[in-house]
Parts: sequence; structure tokens; C-alpha cells
Amino acid sequence: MEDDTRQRLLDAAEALFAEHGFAETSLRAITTQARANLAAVHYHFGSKDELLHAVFARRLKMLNEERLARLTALETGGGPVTVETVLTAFIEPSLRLRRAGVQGERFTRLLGRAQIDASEALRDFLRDQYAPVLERFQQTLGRTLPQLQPGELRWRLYFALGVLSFTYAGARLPQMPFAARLVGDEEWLLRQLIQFLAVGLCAPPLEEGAEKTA
Amino acid sequence: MEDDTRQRLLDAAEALFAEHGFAETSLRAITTQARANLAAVHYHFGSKDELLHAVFARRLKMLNEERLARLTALETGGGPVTVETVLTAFIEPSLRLRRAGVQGERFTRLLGRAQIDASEALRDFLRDQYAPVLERFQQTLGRTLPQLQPGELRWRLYFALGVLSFTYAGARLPQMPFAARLVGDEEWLLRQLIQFLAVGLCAPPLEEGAEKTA
DNA sequence: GTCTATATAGCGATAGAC
DNA sequence: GTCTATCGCTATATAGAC
Repeated sequence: MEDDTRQRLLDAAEALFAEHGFAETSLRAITTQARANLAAVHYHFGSKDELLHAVFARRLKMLNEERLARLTALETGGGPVTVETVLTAFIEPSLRLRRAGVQGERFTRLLGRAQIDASEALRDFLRDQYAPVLERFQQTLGRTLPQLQPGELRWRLYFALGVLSFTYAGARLPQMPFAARLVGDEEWLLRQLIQFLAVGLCAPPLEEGAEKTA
Repeated sequence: MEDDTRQRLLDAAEALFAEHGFAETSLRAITTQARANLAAVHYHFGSKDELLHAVFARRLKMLNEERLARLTALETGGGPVTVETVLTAFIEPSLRLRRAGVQGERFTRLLGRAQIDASEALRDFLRDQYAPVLERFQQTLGRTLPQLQPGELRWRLYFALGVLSFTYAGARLPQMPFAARLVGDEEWLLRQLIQFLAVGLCAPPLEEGAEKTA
């Protein structure tokens, strides 16, 4: 069992945090699902907070490295650098994670939740992980959409990441009569999503003057 | 104090739930901020869950009634029924709530969070409140955008509500170097938001065949 | 309606045997 | 590394005086 226990704890925490939230999930629920002892969490991670941190660390580094690698390949590959291809470079790695199995789907769900839920400490950690990625994507998009003021581009990027987070979080709009989960056919949904975001980012500027820069 | 205590409890709960989340907020924190006794919550509401329910009930009914009234006025007023005007009919009432004071801003923040956070029981309540509103807006949008398959329209509406929830929740994208809060200038941001959503909803259909209807 | 006092339960965390 | 047992704390909820 030894190190395998650590992985089972991460898997169980990932699933339960994604489903019920951090505060609502007890260490007892996690260790039960992981078939581990209650004390194992503190032996392997030190605290509940550090367990959550480890859940993110396990997957986030690779995810964002893949995003940057795809963007670099896009910019040096000689192909067309359009809003669609840049968005795809950002989104596809996370979609691959979802396709890789149920644990990947749970992680993206947790990641979406964290954008709204995250405590101050977790936000600091996520910021460190995301800052270089977002900055590079923003720069590239800025070159692709030179007609936009920086403040305008940043808000549109904010909206776009909002859609992505909301969708990955699997938010069930209580009012919608259809299942809002990403069931099957994620390829079709990805195309819908990318088009929705792309036309939003590419919309003509609204700025009349140039006073709004932040 | 009598009934005033009830209002102060609702105000404090609204603020703290919006800021820290439901599970993370204790009744002690709420009663302290409301300058009320701990037992007052159970006297006035019965339980913590029913307090949350009451926080939503206090504002949600009026909000959705105003949305429906605006949509009706739009459809019978003889003016142009465009995607932008329909979106405005949906969004403006919540924006008015935000402008009305800090409590309105807190409520919309809580409402945004709830779309991702909500427990099963709260989701049932929200569904009942939202179902008729969303259905009518979807019908109207369907007439304005007849080229879209129903499934396509529903997902685009889902994306749009995602952006709105995310923005109202005041999600601080940890990676963004700018303040992601809605500081001042909400008029400018509203125009940005509505344009982003409108062009996304109006994008040409992606459907090749007609097999995808749900 | 508001208060004090308390019941009851679950939480994260730790000590120490094995 | 894994276990049992438990500490110390906080939570929601309630009973009963005023």
C-alpha cells in the first residue's frame, strides 16, 4: 500500500472536493472512500489544506506547461495564428484531461469551482500557476486583435475564462430543462464553446475614446 | 428591535454567505455581525438552511418578476426585439439591484456563487424560481434567432448565463493582474458584457445536419 | 422576543503503540 | 506506514428563565 495510499487519498479528495466543495468535505469522508486511515492524511500531507494544495499541484503544472507548449508551437509553426487557434491551444489540453478519464473530469470540475470558491491561500497558489500562462495568451491575443484597448481585451478574456470555468464546473443551471453536464459529444460542445468565445473576443471595439485602459 | 432583528440577520447572512460561502460561515459570525443573539436565528428561521433559503426568497421573486415584466413590455411595445434588447431585459433588473446599494451587490454576488455551489435542496428552490423566466426568454430568443437548432440555442444560453454568474460572483481570476471586481463604471462593463453575449448568441449555426436537438 | 446555558455531534489534528 | 484512541475545539440546535 505504502505510496499507493497517497494516490488513493488524492483521488478521493479530488472527487469529493469537486462534488461537494472543500469545507463540506471531511477528512473522514475522504479516508473512508480511499480505504485509508484517518491519520494517513496528516502523515502524507500534514493538513487538510495541504491535501487540497497537493490535489491541484498534481495536475496543474503539466496542464499549463502543455498550454504554453501548444501556443509556442502555434506561433513558430508558420500556421495561422487566429483567435480560434489560440483558444484551442488553451482549451484543448484541459479537454484532453477530461477525455483521459473520470479523474480528469473531476479535476477540471474542481478547477472550475476554485475560480469562484477559492480561499485567499489557494488563490495565491493558483495565481502563481496561472500568471505566466495567462500573460502569454493575453499578449498573443493582443497581437491578433490590435484594434482592442488593453482594458477591453482583458475583460473579454475574463468573460471567456468565466464561460470555461462555469462549463467545466458543470454548473447545473437549476432552471434548464436539459442536462447541463458535458455528456458524451465533447467534441461538438468544444466547437460550440470555441465559436462562442471567438466571436465574443473578436467583436468590434466599444470604446469611443481611449481613456479606459484598466 | 423585534422584526428589525430578522432583517439584520438577513443582511448579515447575505453579506457573509456571499463573501465566504455557506459552509464557511457560522451562525455565530452572522449573529455577531447582526448584533443579535445566537438563538435568534432559530427563533426567526428555524435552521441555518432555512436562513439561506430566506435570503434568496427575499429578493429573487421581485427580481424575476421584473425580468418578465420587461420582456413583456419589450414584446408588446412595438420596439425592436433584438438579442441585445432581450439580454438587456434580463440583465438590467439585476444591475439595478447592484446599483441600489451594497446589499444588492452582495446578493447578486451570492446568486452567482450559488449557480456553482448550490446544494441539492437549494438547487430545487432556485429551479422553481428560475424555470418560468428562463423558459420565456429562451422562447423569445428562439424567435429572434430562428436559424439555431434548439440544442445549440440552449448551450449558448448556458454559456451566457455562465458569464453573467461568473461576473456577478466577482470571481477573482487569480492570474489577472487587474482587479476583476465590478468597480464603478458598471455601465461601461454592462455594455461590454451585453455585446460579448450578443455576438456569441448571434454567431452562425455550427450544425451541419439536424440530428443534434438536445 | 431575547437571553444564558447546555446538549449533542462532528471536525481537524496529534500522541504513541505496533 | 498504519493503526487506535483521544484531545481540544467549534458547530448547529434546543431548553427554559425572563
